[in-house]
Amino acid sequence: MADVAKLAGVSRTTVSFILNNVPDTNIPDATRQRVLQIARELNYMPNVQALNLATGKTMMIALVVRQTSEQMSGDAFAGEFIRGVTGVIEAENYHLVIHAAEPDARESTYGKLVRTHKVDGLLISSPLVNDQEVRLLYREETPIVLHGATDTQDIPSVDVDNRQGAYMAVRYLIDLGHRRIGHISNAPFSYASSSDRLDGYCQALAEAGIPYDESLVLAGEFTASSGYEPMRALLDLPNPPTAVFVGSDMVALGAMEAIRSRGARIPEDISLVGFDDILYARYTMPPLTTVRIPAYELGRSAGDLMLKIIRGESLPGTRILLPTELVVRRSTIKCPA
Amino acid sequence: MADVAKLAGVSRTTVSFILNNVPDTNIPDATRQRVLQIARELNYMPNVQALNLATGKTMMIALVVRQTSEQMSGDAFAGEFIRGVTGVIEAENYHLVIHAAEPDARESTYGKLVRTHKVDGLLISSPLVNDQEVRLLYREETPIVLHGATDTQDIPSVDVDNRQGAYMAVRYLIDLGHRRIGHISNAPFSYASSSDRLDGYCQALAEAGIPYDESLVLAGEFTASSGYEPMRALLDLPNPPTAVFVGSDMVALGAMEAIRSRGARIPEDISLVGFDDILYARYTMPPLTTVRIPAYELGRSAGDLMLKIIRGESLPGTRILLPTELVVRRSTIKCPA
DNA sequence: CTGAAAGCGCTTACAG
DNA sequence: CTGAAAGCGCTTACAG
Repeated sequence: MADVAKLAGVSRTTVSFILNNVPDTNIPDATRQRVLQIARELNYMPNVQALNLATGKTMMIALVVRQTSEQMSGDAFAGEFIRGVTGVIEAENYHLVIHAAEPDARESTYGKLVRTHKVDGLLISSPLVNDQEVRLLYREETPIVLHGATDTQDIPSVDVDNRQGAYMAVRYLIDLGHRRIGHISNAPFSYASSSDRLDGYCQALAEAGIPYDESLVLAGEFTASSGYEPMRALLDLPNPPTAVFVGSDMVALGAMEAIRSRGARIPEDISLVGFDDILYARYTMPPLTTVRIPAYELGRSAGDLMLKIIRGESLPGTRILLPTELVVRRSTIKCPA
Repeated sequence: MADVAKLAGVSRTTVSFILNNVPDTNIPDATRQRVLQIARELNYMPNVQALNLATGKTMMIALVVRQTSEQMSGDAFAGEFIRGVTGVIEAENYHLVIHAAEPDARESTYGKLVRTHKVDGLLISSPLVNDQEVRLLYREETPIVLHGATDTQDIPSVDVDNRQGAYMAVRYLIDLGHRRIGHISNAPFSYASSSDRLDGYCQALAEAGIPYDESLVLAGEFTASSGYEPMRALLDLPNPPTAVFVGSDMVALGAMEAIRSRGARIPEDISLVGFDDILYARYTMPPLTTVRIPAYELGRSAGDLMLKIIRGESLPGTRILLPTELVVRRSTIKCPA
């Protein structure tokens, strides 16, 4: 920058003003053009670090992900989500740094990222329900956006509307004439996503006047294999369901295996709806009817919200809930009975 | 830091020395302990930006990924790879920033990242074969690690051993007694990964004294649907193959559909081997025999190499080729004839 | 309209 | 053994 100033015969102040397009500064167009020209000739590139030191910003946003590949896997969710985030923030010259949180660290490691001035804000994916560190950071006015559940507090967050998605799925099954509808969750019910989906299930049943039967609802646990036993249990019931809503496509994979292992057919003997619309859902046999999560849009919303918070435009307590979409494929059919 | 110095009654220089554990500086233990103690009490956190400005480093490494979700999708590859990279570099206090390269940008955008002092090095995933920008940056001594193919130049890179993986797969088929073995590639043969896998296929055939039959090899193009037509074509041959090596699990998904559409059975009528071992490979019907890519280890290697380059420990032209692993499942069987 | 100067928070020869 | 001082490359009141 000093070089540019010297060659143009002006001060660094002036160069800075021109290059940054500082408003309220009537610099004659001649000067402006000359400086711009010289900067171009010299192929001047600002040293962002110096800029950051001076302004106190880092133009970096961290995405904190849980280490478990369990969660990241399966769907292309992580990739899509990241694309959504970067798409939004890079347009404003922010960058995304990925930070893998140690799942069993005694001390959360991402607080350091912001206290140490490495990043301006934290995008936290599926935070632990009781994360003290997050609350503390939030109270210290760190820009934070949570992806996923939160308890009562007013930390800004984005999530998919789990309840609505589940409701839609079960409602669809009911419209097909099913009355005996089972549910296998995506995760233990202590997870908010899991209990929200259960709520949606219950709501749809209630609306249709179908009594809730607790022997019909069982918990899955993320993986395909975790769907196997619950489905067998459902099939072994004296009065088995004619349809099952599974809270996760991965878990549904295991459920499908269980159904085949009993020699039952999908959808003739049992209709199945999943959740997530993972990439493979359209390639299962039969292709799986499921609830699509808008991963890319979720990423965009998260990035957007973060930018707003940093600019001070966001109201506390903002929670963005994105709708899901029912994707009907071949694993569901009218209730035979 | 000034606060710490003042409270401890020493200069900032001394504090800096102690906190950074600078060698060759005999500071009495008493002073050292006192400063450390005070820093702890004050909960002192260094401003990394200032540090970086002073040292000229950013402690950031960019992972440049192509925008196409095509590539990122399907497997959990991206996620695992990222975990591998962060695992290695975060241990050395580096961080990973994800940068989505515009696929159709007239000007590559990642050069700016390093010229502008946002990152210290570039990890470029599946670079374009003829990327001038990469060469230029390399010549400017930018630390670069390529993931994937390179042409002749000596830019450091990591990749999976595609040729060896394909060789292994086809060799396995041959050992099962198959002589008429088809091949559907993962991508057009202009892609290095694709032509390398073809090489492996040819090598295995040659070793077994099986003549190369070009009517038996066809190109896929990343997606499942791109595997459908080629497989139909193979099945329609007057003398169809008894086994097919598909260069991608995704493409194999489409091939499986084609086989079913013809009423043929896997593996009884036709054995199938895929490549990648995507998450879903174990859930296809039947579960797919395939070649596993060590995504996590690939990430670690890439991170490792980057660190070495930055430290000046790496020799130019380093290329790390990681071996694959054959995962035998149920889509392959002894040649019936 | 434009420049001199202080400041951002650190590191690191250099001198004592 | 330790400190004063210059420097990293920018921004931004402030003054003229």
